[in-house]
Amino acid sequence: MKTITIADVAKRAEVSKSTVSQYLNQRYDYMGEKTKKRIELAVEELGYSPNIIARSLKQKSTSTIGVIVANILHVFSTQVIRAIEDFCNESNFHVIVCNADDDPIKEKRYIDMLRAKQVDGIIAFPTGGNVDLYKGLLNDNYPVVFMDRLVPGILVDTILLDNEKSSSLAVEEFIGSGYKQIGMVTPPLNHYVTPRLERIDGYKKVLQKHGIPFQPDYLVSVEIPDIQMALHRMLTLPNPPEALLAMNDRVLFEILMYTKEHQLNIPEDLAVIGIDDVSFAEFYSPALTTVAQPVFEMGKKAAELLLNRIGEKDSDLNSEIYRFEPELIKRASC
Amino acid sequence: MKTITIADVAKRAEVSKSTVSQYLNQRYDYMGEKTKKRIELAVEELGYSPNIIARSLKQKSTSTIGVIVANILHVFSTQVIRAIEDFCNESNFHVIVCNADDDPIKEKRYIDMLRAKQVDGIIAFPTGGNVDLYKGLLNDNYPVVFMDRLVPGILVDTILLDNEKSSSLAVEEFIGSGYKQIGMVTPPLNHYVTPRLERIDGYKKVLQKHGIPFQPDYLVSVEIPDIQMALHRMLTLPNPPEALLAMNDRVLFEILMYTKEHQLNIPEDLAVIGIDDVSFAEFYSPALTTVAQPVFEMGKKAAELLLNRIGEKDSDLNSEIYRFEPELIKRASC
DNA sequence: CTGAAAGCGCTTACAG
DNA sequence: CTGAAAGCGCTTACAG
Repeated sequence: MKTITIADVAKRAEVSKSTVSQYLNQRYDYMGEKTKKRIELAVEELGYSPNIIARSLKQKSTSTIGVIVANILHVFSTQVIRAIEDFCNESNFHVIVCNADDDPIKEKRYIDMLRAKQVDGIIAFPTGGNVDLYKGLLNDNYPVVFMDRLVPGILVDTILLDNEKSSSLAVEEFIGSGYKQIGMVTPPLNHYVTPRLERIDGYKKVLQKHGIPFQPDYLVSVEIPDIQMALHRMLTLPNPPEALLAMNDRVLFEILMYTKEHQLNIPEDLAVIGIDDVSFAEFYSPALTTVAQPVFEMGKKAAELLLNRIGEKDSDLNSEIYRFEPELIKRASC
Repeated sequence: MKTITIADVAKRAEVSKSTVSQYLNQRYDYMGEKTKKRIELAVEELGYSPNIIARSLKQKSTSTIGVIVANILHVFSTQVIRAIEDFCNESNFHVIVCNADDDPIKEKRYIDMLRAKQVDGIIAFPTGGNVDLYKGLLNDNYPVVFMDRLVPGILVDTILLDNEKSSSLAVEEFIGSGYKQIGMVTPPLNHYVTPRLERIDGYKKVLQKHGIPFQPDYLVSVEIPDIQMALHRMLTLPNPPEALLAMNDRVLFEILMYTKEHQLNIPEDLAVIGIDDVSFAEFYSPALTTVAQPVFEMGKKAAELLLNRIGEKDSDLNSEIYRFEPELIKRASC
């Protein structure tokens, strides 16, 4: 099928291409009523639909943004993406999602591809690598917002949970229920990853505040596949923890897997709180106490900030860190 | 910052734009070694990166596909998207995800936008509306593949679960465990939605095969928010079902919510099987018997079919329906 | 109120 | 082996 262009419409409506273009962009200021009608008709008859690629080339903007998530397997990422998409669609923006798998090499590849595709901006869950690349983008005044993680040395709008508070809430809850031997399990700390570090900080601080000494044995930070073994080691300690804080949903899965397999009763044998309000928290037995992140607001805010920046390229807004409040949802696992 | 183009590279390397273009597209056939080196150097020094939009305009292909899911809240959709993205990335394709929310109006809007953006093809979970639109696309020989749902009257490559088998497996399992009063709960049947219809068919057929009369009261098909009420009505029947098949993960959530709230023991008071192997099936108490779909293979196949079609635009491959085998994962809820 | 012309950054016959 | 020129489908000053 022959693709029909603005020229075809122009010919049919017996006007110039410029006029058709004006019409399509609703710049009716000085357009005669009958010209308008004629174009409208021609568009209709020919079934014309504009080629956005061509427009993008000329206008140097694509109404598309890229989102690079660190790990798409987390519910958090999925929900944030959803929120971003919802917001963007309202503004007629499209989003291209890339999964960096926490790998700086992949992250770089995606950034390059996205830029080559001329996306108007990027929301990234930065891996922590590619510092110079990001600095370059910022130098070029290219719109970027970070999600969930800080990168030391890079100043850019960043959406963050109040991570310290999220673990504080959990640990306070444990302590309030009379637990003193409180463990925490997280993914590894190989490179700087904000939530992990901050949540561990929150955990330690609350212990300290209550005069409970921090027990290195009670903190497990290993790759997901190694969690079972690490849990076993920890829970067969002479004096094992009685309560466990799961750093995120993936970790919580592993803990629940373990308690099930070893027939530990929650909370009698082991109290559990998870950060991330997993889908089954409510109807699990026992219902799981969790710390919820305001995921949708966070995603929405990220999109909003990015689209704002895209809107007003010139003005040098300064970058901020936006902290969102976690909320403890008290159920029955503690 | 000034964007640097092929012209800048050409000037710097003291060759023509054409030659640079050849170089960039690895058409080295007749290129002198030193020309090559010079260009390479210039690209390096200027930090040149090609503008894919410009290339797309000329080449009339964007290396981007669109995916329109019916409802992004289902795990199935999320995982299919993931599989599609993985496959596409290997072929250097990008994907734009759109959520039609099961609304034909939104679906149409997205199709139009995607086409305007010149995506090379579309994978859709069709809502069932927009029949003429899809027919038009096919007439234009535009690459489309359907996922999860058939649309009557539209012949296009379609990826489907063997839905009848998925419910058959479940019902056979119930019957094998001695249950006779077997109910099923699904989302509403307002418009033609393949999985719902076929899974109900499978359910009915197996009942029949075993001489168990189909009880309309035992089949609930209502909107998700209404499921609690409908369940209550069904389970307080004088002679309620003793086993329940959940049509998908969202429905399963509701059933588990209900059993929890009303303190029904699974499987003693109510046996349950869910289609979709939910993340918590293994460590739920009791572990949930589910019917798993080969989600990743299905997503991968969809992407593969679409990219194939995009590759060989001319040839009129004929369209097929690809059925994938569900698998019963026997655990403890039945 | 409308049109002719240049240009966005590439690619691709074609000529030499 | 390389370059000049046309063109992809739009938009946008500018002129009238």
